[in-house]
Amino acid sequence: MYLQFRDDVEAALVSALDELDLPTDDLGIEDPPEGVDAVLASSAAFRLAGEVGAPPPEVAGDIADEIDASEHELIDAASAQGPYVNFLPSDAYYEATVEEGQRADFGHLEPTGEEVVVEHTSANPTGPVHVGRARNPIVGDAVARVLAFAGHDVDRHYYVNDAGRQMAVFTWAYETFDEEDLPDPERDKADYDLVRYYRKGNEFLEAGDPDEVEEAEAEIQAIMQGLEEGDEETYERVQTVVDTVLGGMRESLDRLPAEFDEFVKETRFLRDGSADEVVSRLKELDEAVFEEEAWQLELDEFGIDKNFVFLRSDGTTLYTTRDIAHHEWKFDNYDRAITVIGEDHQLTFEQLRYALELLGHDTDQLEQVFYSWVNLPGGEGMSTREGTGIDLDDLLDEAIDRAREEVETRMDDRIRDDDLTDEDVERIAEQVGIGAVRYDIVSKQPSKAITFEWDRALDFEAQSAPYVQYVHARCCGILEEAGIDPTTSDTAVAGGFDASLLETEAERDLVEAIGRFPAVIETAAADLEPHLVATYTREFAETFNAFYRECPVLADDVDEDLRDARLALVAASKHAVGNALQVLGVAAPRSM
RNA sequence: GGGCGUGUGGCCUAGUGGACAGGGCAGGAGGUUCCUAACCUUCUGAUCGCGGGUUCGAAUCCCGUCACGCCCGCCA
Repeated sequence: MYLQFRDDVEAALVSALDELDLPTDDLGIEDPPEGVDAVLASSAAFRLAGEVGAPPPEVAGDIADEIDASEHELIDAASAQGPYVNFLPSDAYYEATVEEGQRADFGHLEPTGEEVVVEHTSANPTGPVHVGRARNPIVGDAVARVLAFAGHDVDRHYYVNDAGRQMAVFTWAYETFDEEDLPDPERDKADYDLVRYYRKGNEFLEAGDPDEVEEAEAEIQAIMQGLEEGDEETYERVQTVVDTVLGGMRESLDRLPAEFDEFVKETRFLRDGSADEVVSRLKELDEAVFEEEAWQLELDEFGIDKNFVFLRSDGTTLYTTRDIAHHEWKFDNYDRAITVIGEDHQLTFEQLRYALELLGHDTDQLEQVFYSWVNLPGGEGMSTREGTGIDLDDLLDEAIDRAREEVETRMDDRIRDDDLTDEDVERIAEQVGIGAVRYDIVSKQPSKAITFEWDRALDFEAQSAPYVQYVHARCCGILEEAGIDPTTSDTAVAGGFDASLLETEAERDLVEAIGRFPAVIETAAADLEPHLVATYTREFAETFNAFYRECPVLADDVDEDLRDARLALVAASKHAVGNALQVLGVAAPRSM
């Protein structure tokens, strides 16, 4: 209803400004600060003051006077407060917002029909997913979810780098070394098992006997050539390693959960000839040069001094060359292509973008979300090859263990009288533990660097997942107590409710917070910023807790009609906070 | 050296032109016979890295400068 209210405010402002013979290109509609009794405000008077020749407060007064609130169902009044014009919502607005919030799919926007592919994670299948990379599936999954909520048709892709030198090294190492020469795996899991060969192989290439290294390099080179030429046997050898390692990695990612509609393999674009075809088209470009035996693209017209090599002197393609073919395929099948990718790939992505542009594509449909690396305290990085860093599995295990301890401690001094079964404890530990990890990562702007610290990542107090999850559990608890099953989509209060009874400030604030949710989805999706949803959940939780403190729902001295209105408000709150958590990929527990 | 990004109380963080810079952690003081205290109330604590500029108005835009991170490979 907030979105409709905004439309009303816009229409009211436009007609008022028209009436006053003032320009309508800058309405200055914004959210008023906390404590101001309005849902929207306009700061247009600041800019119009010069034109009118009167101070802003006077202009604001004129605009407010010109607005007839009765023409707009959702607006109760427009009043000047200093230089601002504040818009107060009508009873119909509160009524409609609570009504809207009764729907289980509250917050979903109208279908747009736009087909969007979100590529994320795409970590090379070299070994266990570590925390340095964990930002990618968590942010990527949230980006995909918020776009889906905003009405787009979203596919999630994991691009599998199965054609590069790394996989050739891995395949060679896997076939060369004996298991008995390797350390025990850290976990009984395919990715932990095979990464030992990869590490051993890299160690050997760096410090091994020069003659033997040369021999190995020849074998690695042969594997790369075989892949490039589409040799079936080489392909099968590499795929054995790729699929095995990837299988292990997927198990870890599923725990978050980060799920994918498709795993798109790089070799696909070698095997179907599209990478070759890209190469021949690139060669035809005016910007293409053949220097030092390799084909390159000059990109100085785009401000990039460095030439982009797209074909090696040995005739094999490079990662970015294959990625061009990959993106042409995306453009054929989707309206927009979004990639969530580490900031270290920024230059590569520029090259990709400009190469696609030179090939005649509209690169406006290409968008990226870059994220900074997660470092260890002391500035140390995380590396699969060197085996430094924290594995995602270890982080999640630790998170669940700490959450379980927390649940057990709290059970001892609970005032509630229900009993949690062992299954409940385990469920809560998983929901809270994993939720805390996801929330900690998704709530921060991706561009900011993160230093990983156990205690900070696994803090279960305010401004964390459990703080928000607890609000959801409180809503469910109240509904359940009132005989409404919170797990069904139909939480509507039997016999209806009268929203006009919700008169206190705490109730009004809560209705307004509920109303904002669809607008938060709209902005977060448009800007590809899921952390806005996390900020919203935190603010929402604070607002709900104020309501919870001041407005009893089920107490004996609460009038029946008021009780029903408050129950409807709780149901709407449950949907707002529950669906917001869903967008973040954080579980919404019904009790904790 | 060049390019990109980041810099907000002791620590973490929101806020990219508009109403007193909003939270959390840590620290001080309180609150539970009442729908779950993973909660709430309250106090302490900020020259928004620094210096200029644009503007009626700047954490936000521009210029300069410093610090940190990432990139500058016929790796991915």
